[in-house]
Amino acid sequence: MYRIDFSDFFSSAFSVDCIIFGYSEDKIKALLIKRSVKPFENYWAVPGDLVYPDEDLPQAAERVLYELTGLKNVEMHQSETFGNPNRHPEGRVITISYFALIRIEVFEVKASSWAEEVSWVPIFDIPQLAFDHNHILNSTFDLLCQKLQNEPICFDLLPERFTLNEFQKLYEYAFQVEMDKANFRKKIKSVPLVAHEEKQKNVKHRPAKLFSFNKTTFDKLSELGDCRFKM
Amino acid sequence: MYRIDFSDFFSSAFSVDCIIFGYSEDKIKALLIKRSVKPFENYWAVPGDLVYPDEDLPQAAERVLYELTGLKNVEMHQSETFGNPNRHPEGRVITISYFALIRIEVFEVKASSWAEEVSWVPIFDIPQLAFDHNHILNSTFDLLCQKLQNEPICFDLLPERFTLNEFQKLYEYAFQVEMDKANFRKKIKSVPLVAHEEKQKNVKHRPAKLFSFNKTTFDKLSELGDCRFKM
DNA sequence: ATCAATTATTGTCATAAGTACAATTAATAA
DNA sequence: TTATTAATTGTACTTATGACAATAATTGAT
Repeated sequence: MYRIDFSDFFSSAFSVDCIIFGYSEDKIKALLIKRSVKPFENYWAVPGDLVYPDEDLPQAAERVLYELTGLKNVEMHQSETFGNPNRHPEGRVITISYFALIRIEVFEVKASSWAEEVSWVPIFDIPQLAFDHNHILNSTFDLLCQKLQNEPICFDLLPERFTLNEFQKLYEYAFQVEMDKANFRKKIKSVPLVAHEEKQKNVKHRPAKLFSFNKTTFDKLSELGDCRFKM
Repeated sequence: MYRIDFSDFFSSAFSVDCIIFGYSEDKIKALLIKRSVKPFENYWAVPGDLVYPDEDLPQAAERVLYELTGLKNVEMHQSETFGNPNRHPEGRVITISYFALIRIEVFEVKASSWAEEVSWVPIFDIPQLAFDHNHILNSTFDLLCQKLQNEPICFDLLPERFTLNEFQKLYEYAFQVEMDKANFRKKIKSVPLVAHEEKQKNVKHRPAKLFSFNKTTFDKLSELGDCRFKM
């Protein structure tokens, strides 16, 4: 026997919002879309939409992202859930935010569906967004910064082959600090990187060596103890 | 103009689940209730229930917790959201889990509403639970362990005045490792603790000094740099 | 009162990590 | 060839970590 009439409760909707982070020109950027529909028509927003009644959340996030921006095959991670009763003007909609880290240069984005435009915007230059999307984006960036300190996810943002300087500048931008080159290199010496013969090109000074992250070795090492990415 | 008929989407419900952690007898425990209603009648479960259509999520978590266990005035933190379409046998219900850390000895719990019984169960001795509550509880415990390493939340679990041994044993239990007493004391020397004259009582050996955490000093210190609680 | 038992607390020493800063190296462009 | 730029390595000092030993304070038994 049930204690209440369930049907009263089944009157809500939920959505997913996708925060896509990328890194280029020494800046961490988020992918935004310009809405061509009400509410918040013509506002910039994070790609997101309602979830179908029988759809699983991670799938919904992937679908919505693909429909609006053409991005697919990106690994989504859950972030926070926002459920203020007044956050959506048209009814009770709680939203579950997901985030992904991608290499800007290997993915191509293209506005579609009700997204009129897409744009990569540096995380510290975000304009006023639709709904509570500024709040969602900021919280998720905080989460990213936390994860940057505890997991090797920086390599999802960096190109497959990167210079140590690019690596360092990613942390410098995320935490808005300056770091000593020599000391940065010492700190990362426990991270399994592969040094390649190949060098940086088209620079007007001594070219830097290119490195890549060896995930296999990392996973073996981190099985035993814990790892830190506090730079 | 809207692109779809919104009403199709407004047919879901959501719930909150409350993971309450406590610490006693050198063990981290979770508060469980025994269900006296279907579905999963007579199963142990995490306290949780449906959210009213106009209710904010943190408020819902506090209300539900109070209704089922009598606990109130505990600070709730959001954990993960679980939305598998089949997770609830009666319809699409996504659940947002919240967690709180309390001092077992200063709160009194009492089963009420459709909770038939309440019990503090050590986190490593959890039985089979209703719904996907084992999964929810495990994920949230993982989150707790992460936070234990980065924030001074252990003091929400410890009594207001605690011995350094109790402090150490909390970490030892959480991470299932043994630690060296002398080295533990060195590591925590950056944590602002107040040493009291008062000593441990009713022990048949040399009584330990009692300490308490100085949050004010901690907040001042951590404004500048970052803090770590890696023990 | 003395002593064994038990746990709290402090100390030592070798090794690793972190920090500030200096020196050296390898490329480009004039 | 040389100035310029940034990459890369080195040095010296301080601080943290980890294994282990030594000392201190209490209770309960003799």
